[in-house]
Amino acid sequence: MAADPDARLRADARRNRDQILAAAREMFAAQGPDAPMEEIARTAGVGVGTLYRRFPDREALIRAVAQESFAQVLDEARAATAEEPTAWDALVRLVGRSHQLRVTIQLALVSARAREILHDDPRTGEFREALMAELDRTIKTAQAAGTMRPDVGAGDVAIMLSQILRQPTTNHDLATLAFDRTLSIMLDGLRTRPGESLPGRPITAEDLRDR
Amino acid sequence: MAADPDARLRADARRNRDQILAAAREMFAAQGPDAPMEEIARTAGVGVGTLYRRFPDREALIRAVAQESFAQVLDEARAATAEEPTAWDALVRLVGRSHQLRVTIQLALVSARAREILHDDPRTGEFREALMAELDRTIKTAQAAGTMRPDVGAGDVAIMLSQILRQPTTNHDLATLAFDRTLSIMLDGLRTRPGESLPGRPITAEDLRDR
Amino acid sequence: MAADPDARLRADARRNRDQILAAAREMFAAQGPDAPMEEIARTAGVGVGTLYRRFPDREALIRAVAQESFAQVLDEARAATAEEPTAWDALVRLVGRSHQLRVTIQLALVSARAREILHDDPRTGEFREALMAELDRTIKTAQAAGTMRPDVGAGDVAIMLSQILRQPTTNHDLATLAFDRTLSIMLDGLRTRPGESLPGRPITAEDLRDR
Amino acid sequence: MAADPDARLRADARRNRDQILAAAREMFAAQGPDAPMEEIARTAGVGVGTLYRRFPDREALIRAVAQESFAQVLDEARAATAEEPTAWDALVRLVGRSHQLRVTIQLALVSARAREILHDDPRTGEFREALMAELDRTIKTAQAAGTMRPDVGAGDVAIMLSQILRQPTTNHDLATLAFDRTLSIMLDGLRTRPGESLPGRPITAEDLRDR
DNA sequence: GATGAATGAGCGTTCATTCAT
DNA sequence: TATGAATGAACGCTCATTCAT
Repeated sequence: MAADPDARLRADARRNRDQILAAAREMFAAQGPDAPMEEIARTAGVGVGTLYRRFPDREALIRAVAQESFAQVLDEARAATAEEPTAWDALVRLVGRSHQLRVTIQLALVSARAREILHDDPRTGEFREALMAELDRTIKTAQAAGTMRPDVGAGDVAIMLSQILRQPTTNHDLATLAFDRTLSIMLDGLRTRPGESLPGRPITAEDLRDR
Repeated sequence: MAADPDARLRADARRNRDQILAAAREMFAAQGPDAPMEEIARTAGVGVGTLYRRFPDREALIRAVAQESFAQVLDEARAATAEEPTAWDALVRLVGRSHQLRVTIQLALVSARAREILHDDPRTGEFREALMAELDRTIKTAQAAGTMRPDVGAGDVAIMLSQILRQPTTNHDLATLAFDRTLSIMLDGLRTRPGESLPGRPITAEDLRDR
Repeated sequence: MAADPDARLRADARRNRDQILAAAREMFAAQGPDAPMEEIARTAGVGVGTLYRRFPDREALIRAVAQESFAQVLDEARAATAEEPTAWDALVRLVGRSHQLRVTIQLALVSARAREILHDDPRTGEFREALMAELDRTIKTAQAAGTMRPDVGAGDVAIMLSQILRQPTTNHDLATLAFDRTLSIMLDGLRTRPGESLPGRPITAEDLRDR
Repeated sequence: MAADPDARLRADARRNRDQILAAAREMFAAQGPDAPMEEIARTAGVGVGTLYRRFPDREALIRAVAQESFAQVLDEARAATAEEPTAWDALVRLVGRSHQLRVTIQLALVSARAREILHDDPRTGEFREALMAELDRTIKTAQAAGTMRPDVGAGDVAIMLSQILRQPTTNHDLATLAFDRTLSIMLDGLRTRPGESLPGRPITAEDLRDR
């Protein structure tokens, strides 16, 4: 349980670390993973040196932000599965609530640089695996219950989500509205329905593993 | 009064300009709109000086690339409307063929910086208006024909498209498959269908004007 | 003969390049190979950017300075061999005239960092090889003539020289005097003489190759 | 009036101080006098704060290390004089045994920065004076006995030694061999011998005082 | 008194833009 | 007119030193 190497920091150092992570999350979301380190530090209310003491370079900071984010999404997903009556409801809830996690998922998926960095990070990898496994279970359950079309895989859903979740963050009201509507359209597209089936084959969790 | 400020260039200058635009389009697509000017010039086979003679700064270059792209998409859209039997078919074709225009659309939508720059550019604005008008017509026709659900607007569709069109460019086979499937799912979501209607109100072309 | 990649520079660029090399030689001699790049540029009368355009990083600059230095010493050595009546005279002349090359040899031998960098540079390696071959010939000739003690190798002499040549550069008059005298004492130690022979075995040119 | 400002430290503080000095000696020898303070502290097994409590800045630390070193060399020199049968033997022994003191002497002589710092330090100055006096005595005795050439002064010998003692520390076997041989050649050069005398005039202890 | 966290100045390097050739 | 050389501002990162715990 003591996997976190920073578990035993002095109280003030701990606070600084958290502020840095929060600032980085915001700035990465707003400007992408190349946001100036100095500005991140300033936003966090610390000097650059402090930032670098906690995170030896930009990559380490990106990894830390990503891990935190993935962990949160995983928690959300598990809570949804546990608390919702049907798998479809769990999916809808996860997807709807992820709203607040949009910024963090952006980071993990939008930038080529960030993806490269995270690709080789085992901790991020574990979270991703667990998250995909959870999603896979939910989808299969919904398909078995006949509420979700049978010709989609966890990979399809993950890719669609990752795309919706990266809406630009300007004009907040409109963005929120668009998000909710796009989501509903997608969910409608995922429901069991008559008609032609999708081109190709389902994209699975495995397909995404070596992206 | 000449609409195109570069209409009367010497032949070799014209060629340079085109090569620069082509190079910029490729590099923007590959690396985003911050790609080094020097590298763009080198790819175009000219010196930086020549690049700056044609496009006084990066913003001007971004605007020029975007205008060209928008014009192409507009052409595509009009051709689809003219040649396809139904509005739904026109939409499907536009959306499917845009495949080749993905990279250029990426530029216009993906980067916060590029969007800001384009926001104030009247020529890009005109293209955008025309394109949205075309899309609006198509959608309304399809809705009148009963093939598209009535509770979506041109803004909804534009936003959804802009999201699908920015898939990460790695792992090309998987990306293509994912693109085709996501597109199909979305189109299925857009078809006329029984069930609850979407949250909020339709997003229109006007809504996007001041994004 | 056109091995130099910078042979065809514009006149002003050529001049800048030479000024940068000269400035670097001086500053490396005075402060070691970690001298601030900015200060080197300022001394050369150019901006940092210009320095970096010519020499993509510090290592490249160090290599360039070293190559130039080694080439000069090699020229000196060959001229001495060609023009002096005996091998001993050639050695004395080389060693005495090297006075002006002291600073440059310092760079090549004094700093651990510089040596590492130069170790893998093939051009520097060639110069070193040629220089050691020349020295080896001179020494063997002098030994055959009976003027130099037979139990020393080119490596011994090179090491001794490299040590004398790195005198600190403060207090110039005294340094010059000390240099001349130390040199004479060393040469006296190298002359054929009765008495015990040296410990160990002669250090050869080969011994130094993989230092 | 207490000569040693740290004479009355608590036992543990004393131990800390000694460990810091030892660590600094090693790191200065290995990396030069710019070795990171933090690393020195870590090697010494203390926090940086402790290091700075004992030595208010880097200069103070350099001075302390140098004083310790000089004191040791002085002890060596006096022991050699006292225990060896002739002055020449004492010189040979001092020079040969200094082997172990090489690293510390390096510090005092090799870096421009360190020399500057030590130049104005009275305590280091005293040690240097005493050492030079000892060397001067030894040399004059040997010259009076006819074993050392009469045209060299203590300054000549000190300079020569300081040069040999700064061999690069890589490739240890070869370095040791080279050291022993260079030393022997130099000593041979210092012996009484027929032939031309040295250029200029002897360099004395006084000459070095204001280097 | 000891610790190690925080600060910020400083250097290396890149790249947009200007300008001499 | 085309070129590519020169400039310098900006950002990443390191490390000496100070200071809260």
